[in-house]
Amino acid sequence: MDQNVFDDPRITAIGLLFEASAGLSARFAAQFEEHGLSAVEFEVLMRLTRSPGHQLRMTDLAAQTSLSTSGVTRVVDRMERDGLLRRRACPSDRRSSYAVVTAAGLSRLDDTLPGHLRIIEEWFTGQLAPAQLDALLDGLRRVRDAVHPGATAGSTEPVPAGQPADC
Amino acid sequence: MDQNVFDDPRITAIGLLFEASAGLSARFAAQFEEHGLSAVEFEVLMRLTRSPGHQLRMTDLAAQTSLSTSGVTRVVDRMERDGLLRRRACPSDRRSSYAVVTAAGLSRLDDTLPGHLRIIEEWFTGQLAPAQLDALLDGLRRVRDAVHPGATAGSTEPVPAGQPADC
DNA sequence: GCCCAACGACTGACTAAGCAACTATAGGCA
DNA sequence: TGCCTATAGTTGCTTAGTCAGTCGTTGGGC
Repeated sequence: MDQNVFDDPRITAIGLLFEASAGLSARFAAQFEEHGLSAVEFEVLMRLTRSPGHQLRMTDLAAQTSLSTSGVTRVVDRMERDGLLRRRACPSDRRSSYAVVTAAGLSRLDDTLPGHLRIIEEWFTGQLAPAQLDALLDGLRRVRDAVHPGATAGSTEPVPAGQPADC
Repeated sequence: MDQNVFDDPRITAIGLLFEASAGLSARFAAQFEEHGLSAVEFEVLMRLTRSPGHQLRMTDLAAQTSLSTSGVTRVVDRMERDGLLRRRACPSDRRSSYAVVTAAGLSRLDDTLPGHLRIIEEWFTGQLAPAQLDALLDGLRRVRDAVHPGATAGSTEPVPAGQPADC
């Protein structure tokens, strides 16, 4: 075990990425909590709300978040109990069901988003000069594309996951 | 709920950061698993091994990781059971105890690190031209320093957390 | 020298999430 | 038509982690 390993620039680099990411997550979590949401619940609200009809099949929701399908079942259970979502049967495939954002869910997201954007601005994008931010985002985009193929699929693929032609 | 909110550059920016970070985490986790470690256990091994005497008080270990003190108690329980660490009483303060890396823990880390560095290289640092990587890291460092003060403390503060003069 | 508030670690109770197994439905093919 | 395999969602079980509370220890103020 060479002591110098810990000064390896690769270790430093990944440390920076993770610490920045974790630090921002913590700021977000604190603000979400003010609105009675967890980070996962916020993401679910965002993904559903940006989808046509403010709804997504359970499986597609799982694909768009970091959750397994059983994880989605459970988070949707909780959010349905809290009135933020409801389930809707898929008329054309009786195996499937949709998670749909309710009015309460939309209004919760409305309440939460401005503060969320403010925090991103304050602690992330606003920390950097525009050119510096662009350079950062270019780098991140390249890494993201390498490591997480399909993340850009929603805007380029003919039928993005979560948008079945029927239903 | 304005549909354009989802195209807000701040949302895009934070999405890039999180997706890059999550994608790399997933690659790491797969390689850690080959060596019977979780990401948390790997981080614990790293933090302890880079500390003087390959040891740290439980509280200081908690401060250096993203875990609560009870979380540290539990992960150290598991790693002690697996022979990677052991606890050692602090002679000068009977409330404290140290987690110490064992020979088995060191050798496990030795086995894991080369592959870990290779993955960082392959999916992160090697994806970018040197100048581009520097720009990315500069930006990340600025964000990290804003959002996670004290992360640099280990190298600059007179008595970094986790390095009490006694014991 | 004696309190007593603060600290360090641990434990019990709980929550969130994953995997594997299960049920119901869909759809192709003999 | 009737299988037979694949798919969608849920559930049981297990694991990792948190919070709040506990116990022993410490160290400053009187």
